[in-house]
Amino acid sequence: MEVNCLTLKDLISRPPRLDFAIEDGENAQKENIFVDLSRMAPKTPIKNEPIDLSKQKIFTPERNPITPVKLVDRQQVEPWTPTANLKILISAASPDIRDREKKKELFRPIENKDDVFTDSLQLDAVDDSAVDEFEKQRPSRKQKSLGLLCQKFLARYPSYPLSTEKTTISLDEVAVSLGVERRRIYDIVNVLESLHLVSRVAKNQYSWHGRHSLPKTLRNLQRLGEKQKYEEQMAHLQQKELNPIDHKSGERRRDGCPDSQDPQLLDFPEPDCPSSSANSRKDKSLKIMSQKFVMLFLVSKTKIVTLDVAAKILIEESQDIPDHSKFKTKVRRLYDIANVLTSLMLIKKVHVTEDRGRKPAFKWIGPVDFSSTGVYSLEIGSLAAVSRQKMEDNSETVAFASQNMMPLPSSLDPAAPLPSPSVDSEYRVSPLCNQVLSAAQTDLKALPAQNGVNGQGGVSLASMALDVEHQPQPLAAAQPLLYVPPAPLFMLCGGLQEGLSPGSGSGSGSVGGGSEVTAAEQPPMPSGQKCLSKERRLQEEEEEPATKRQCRDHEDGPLSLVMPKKPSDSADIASPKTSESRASAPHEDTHMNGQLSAAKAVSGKATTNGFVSSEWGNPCSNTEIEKPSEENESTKGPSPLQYLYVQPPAGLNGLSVLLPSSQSPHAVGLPVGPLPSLSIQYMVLPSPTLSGFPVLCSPTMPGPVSSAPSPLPNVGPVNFGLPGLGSTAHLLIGPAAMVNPKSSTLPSTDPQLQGPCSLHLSPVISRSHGSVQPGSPAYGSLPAATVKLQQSPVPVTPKSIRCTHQEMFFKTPGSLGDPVLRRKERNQSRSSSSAQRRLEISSGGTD
DNA sequence: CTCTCCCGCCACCCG
DNA sequence: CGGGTGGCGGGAGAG
Repeated sequence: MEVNCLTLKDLISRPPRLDFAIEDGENAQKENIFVDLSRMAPKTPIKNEPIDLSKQKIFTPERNPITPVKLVDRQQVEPWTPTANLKILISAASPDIRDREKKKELFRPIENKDDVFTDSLQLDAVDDSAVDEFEKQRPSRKQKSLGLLCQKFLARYPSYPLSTEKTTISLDEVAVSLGVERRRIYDIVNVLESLHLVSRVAKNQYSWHGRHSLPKTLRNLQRLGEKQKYEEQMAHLQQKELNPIDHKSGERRRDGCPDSQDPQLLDFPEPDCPSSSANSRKDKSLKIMSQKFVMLFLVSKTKIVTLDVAAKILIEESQDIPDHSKFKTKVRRLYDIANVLTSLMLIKKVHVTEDRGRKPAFKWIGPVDFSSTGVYSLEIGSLAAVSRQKMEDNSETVAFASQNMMPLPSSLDPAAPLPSPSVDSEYRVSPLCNQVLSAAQTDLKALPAQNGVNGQGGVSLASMALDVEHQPQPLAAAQPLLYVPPAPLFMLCGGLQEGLSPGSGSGSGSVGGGSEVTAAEQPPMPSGQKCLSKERRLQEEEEEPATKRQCRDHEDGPLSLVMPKKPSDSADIASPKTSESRASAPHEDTHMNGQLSAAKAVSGKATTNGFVSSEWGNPCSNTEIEKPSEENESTKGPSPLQYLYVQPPAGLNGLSVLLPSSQSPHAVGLPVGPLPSLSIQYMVLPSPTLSGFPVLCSPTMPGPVSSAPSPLPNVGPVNFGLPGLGSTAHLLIGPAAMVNPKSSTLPSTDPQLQGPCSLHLSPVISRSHGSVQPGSPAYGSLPAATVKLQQSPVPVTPKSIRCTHQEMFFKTPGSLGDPVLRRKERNQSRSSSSAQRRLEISSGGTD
């Protein structure tokens, strides 16, 4: 992140970012050379054409007729605020490098191009300062990493493209736009192809399928892996590792196993990749490796695979005589693959501590259960930084007691992918609603157990969730879920997720650094959680961990007020929203958008996003969640409620009333809710609290990035407790500025940071006002988190934020709240949250 | 030092 | 043949 930030700055100071991309080609580094050509002509580069920088500025998307999607993506991406910035950064990273190179080039005589060394020398001679600058700007290796590149690549396409939309990927184009050599794109595409996210349609042409079939693919791979007895193989290898003596003995555990090499096996029938089969086995090599690698995870109980084991297995499979010399090469390839898989949020880097020491390994954080529905809604984070961090910073260390791997609670695995704020996801409809709820419930349940504490929030929430399930109409369902996490949050979310994730070991997450996770620690996961999750439907797991987070958040902080916003602008998402402190997840963003759009629609403007809105509405209906198909859910799901802010009536003690928009009720299906409270769809908030929020002020939708411009960093985000939850009138919103001047300032400075800060703050604010009941289940953990944030003097980096969240989560509730209150709340929630009650609460808080 | 993994040579394949 | 692919491993950055 840091790097990115810097880069961003640099970018800003520099010429337009677009230029970077454009310049890339010009820079004509080795990598770029191809690019330039390709730019000219997507399919076949026109060499004769002179490189025109100006035209390059245009940026690829438009140029590329082949991939319509790109255009969309781009648009979305660029407009954003914080997120946009991130993206820019990311995209800029490589380009930036190029830019730098370019500069160098300029300095040096053309003839010298050949000799890099010479070049650099000359540079030095020319201008030390310039050189220094370059050095500073010079992207680190990381910035050029395949993982980052892959993220950028993924950011271009929707994770779940509409069935109708066919996206064609032109390798040349992509290479150009990403500012890399095409060769690198092959690496990415091959891995993606192995998972059927893309398929090759023609020379230089791939078609993007997205993650729709990922569950299916994973299922197939899992089956194959089981057939291959990979698990056994791994166990053998592990033993070997542990007991070198045995080494010789176990050699080929693969006996009996069908030859995994057989391409056919790997090539499960998938409509997606028609042409792939035609490729020579050689061609498939990387693909096969990738598939096998994934299989190892899928069959592994621990979901952790060390590179050496994977490499050995692969080597042995591919060669009768394991050639150790190949080991190094194999590992290299595995890193390549792992980078891509990490970008896909399917795995994350960890370290396994064995007797001999630490070993690089990767842990599967993707969906564990893909058996049921095909719904798998992981949004790929487009934030390279986040993922990167994960890989590096977050890498956790897992102690392998020995060959025996501790089964990780995969299902619960917190590590689960976070939805990244990927641009793609945003415009995509995602079955978040359901997911969210289900996830939330699951999470809630899990949290307490994990923490070992009766998480105030967690427990109560969990209970609530449970209750809801039983009840015809879950309160939660009734409650409108409005989520408008600021773009920054998205980024954060990723981090948070990790931290929060129980599986990863809450402890580890909280630690922030790579903490070691021992199997023993993990135990909490247990069946309980699993059961719950299962109940909820595997879906959740498959779908999005992020959602889970969201859910949690929701739990904690019930609702966020959504302001009607422009539906269409995905970009907008970033800016306006409200945010709950911790919870925002990318999906939510999507939802939010949908909501916003919906709201608009209600107001009279029809929006394309309508469907989206419906989706988010769903969250409320827990039961509904079960539905396998996202779309169905979305359609079914009640529409989210929108609240209208009503000036505080004199009668109310400084309480502001939020009324659900007419529309929302219907859509939401709140009426259905058994709870009377639900039916009432208003929320009372302490006016003071609201006053702080810009949100109230802005019924209009803030521009995408407009937020930045707006005086208040976070405009429009208002969160309030959901009645259903029991804590009714909590106003969570917290304009960071209000509460914490510092935070507010920070945001302004750094857009990315802003979001997060504001979010965190919100809880605090509410607290400070007293409007929010500390005890309220909803808030439980949050407050703490918020507080922490505030405390942190340093600008919040995603990382830090993450930590905080984690802490919150785990830290908990106890500290914050009054157990009694919690209970009380819990009960309340159960019994019913009535409007009155809410009022009371709110009033009390106000008072 | 080890871990990572970027980079790009060059072989293979296809049209 | 020429261009698309991508295997492969040297070598260097990062820690």
